[in-house]
Amino acid sequence: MKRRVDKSETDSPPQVRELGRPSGAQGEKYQRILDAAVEVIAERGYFNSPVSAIAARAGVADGTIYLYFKNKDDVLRTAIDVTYGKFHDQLEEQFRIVRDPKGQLEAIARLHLESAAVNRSMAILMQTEMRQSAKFIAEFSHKHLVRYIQVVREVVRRGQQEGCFRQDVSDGVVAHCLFGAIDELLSSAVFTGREYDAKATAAQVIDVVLNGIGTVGRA
Amino acid sequence: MKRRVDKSETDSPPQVRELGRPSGAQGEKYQRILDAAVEVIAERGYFNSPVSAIAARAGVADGTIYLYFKNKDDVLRTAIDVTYGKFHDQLEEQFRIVRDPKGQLEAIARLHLESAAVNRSMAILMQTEMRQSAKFIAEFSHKHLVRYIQVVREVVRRGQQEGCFRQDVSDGVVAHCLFGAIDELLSSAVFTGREYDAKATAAQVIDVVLNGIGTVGRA
DNA sequence: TTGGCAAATGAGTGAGGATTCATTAGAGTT
DNA sequence: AACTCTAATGAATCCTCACTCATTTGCCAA
Repeated sequence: MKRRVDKSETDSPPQVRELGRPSGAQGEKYQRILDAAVEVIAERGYFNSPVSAIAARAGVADGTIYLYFKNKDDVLRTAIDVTYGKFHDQLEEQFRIVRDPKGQLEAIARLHLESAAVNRSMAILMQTEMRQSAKFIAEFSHKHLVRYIQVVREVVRRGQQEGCFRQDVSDGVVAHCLFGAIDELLSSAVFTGREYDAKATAAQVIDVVLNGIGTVGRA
Repeated sequence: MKRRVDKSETDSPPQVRELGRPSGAQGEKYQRILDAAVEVIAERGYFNSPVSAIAARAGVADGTIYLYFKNKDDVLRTAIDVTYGKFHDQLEEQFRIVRDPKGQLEAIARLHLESAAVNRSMAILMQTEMRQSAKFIAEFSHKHLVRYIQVVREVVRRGQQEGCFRQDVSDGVVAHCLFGAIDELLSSAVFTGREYDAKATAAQVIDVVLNGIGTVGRA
């Protein structure tokens, strides 16, 4: 974001580091820094979170952060990457158990809402910082979003082929609608500090998307 | 965000200004600054947009901005307030013409998507900066969101009373789902730079929300 | 022409904060 | 005890701004 010297960006610094994470205490300090960063940034926002505040929260010196991460951006990026990684792993696991399209959509909704409930700071961060236009965030967060939508789309498409979903709606539109609905419900809960029951909320969203709210043409 | 002296925040500076916008050329410069700010911030993000860059884009001196606005925050706040104001005015106008709940939901969706199409920079700004956790943004942007959702809720509730919407779903959940769906569709269009037909897209979203995507229980 | 006033200017001030790096602390080893 | 290496420290460096204010510009009227 604000590198003084513009070394060729990718090369490893003359002195130490780069491939060499101080593997010391198998990265328990690394994790502490990540957690601290998520907390602090959730509270104050990325641009209002001095590295010194993150360091203080993690109980390490400012400089220590640079032993584990390339720079401030890198800390945030890593935290988000890890979270998304976990999410997709869990989803994959669910998909091995639940195989019908409707169930899978519900699994996505539930998991999404549950993940957020587990770590409030991370949820805040996802609903705020990730939307930032700062190029470095936009770039990779877009990548994650695309992947998420991709998964939903595939489920929808399969449902259409199997005949349990209407075929006269675009899978892309549906995917965005579903993601958007979940995401917005989550945002509103996060911002108002409201608690919610992930399972029940997921069921409601899925009900709306599957059955619609109209009364015409149904029993 | 970063006021040096902490004067009592609300008082008017000893010297000039405050109630006294240089009413000079009935604010054409005021408008230029707003437009420039929206453009620059859309491109680089609020925290990466020095006041000097906004001033340059507007073709005025840095100091001039402080003749028209209290501080940097104030510029962004004003731009967003104005935009939301226009949106609600237009919506109110639509509501005088379209009176059935379904039509009103569609009007909301269409207007939302159209407004964004009119001013790309503003759309970007709405989809990014407005989500920021920076307190000053969070505060008032939340206010606007709440109002929007409130409008949708009322329409839904009326539809439920009149019998054209199911009564066994929460109006709040529906409102968030609808808003979220539109918002996400918009985000994705904005970020990928895709063009879209506001009217057609609105119709699709409404179709999904009204009729659902399921095939069970319909003709 | 001269004053007076509003509007605009932009160099200067002072903070804040990311990143660096010379130094210190620890843990083994010999 | 003397050496060596790695991890950690945090003060110092060096920039980048937001915001101020002494000065200038432009206008209109006396």
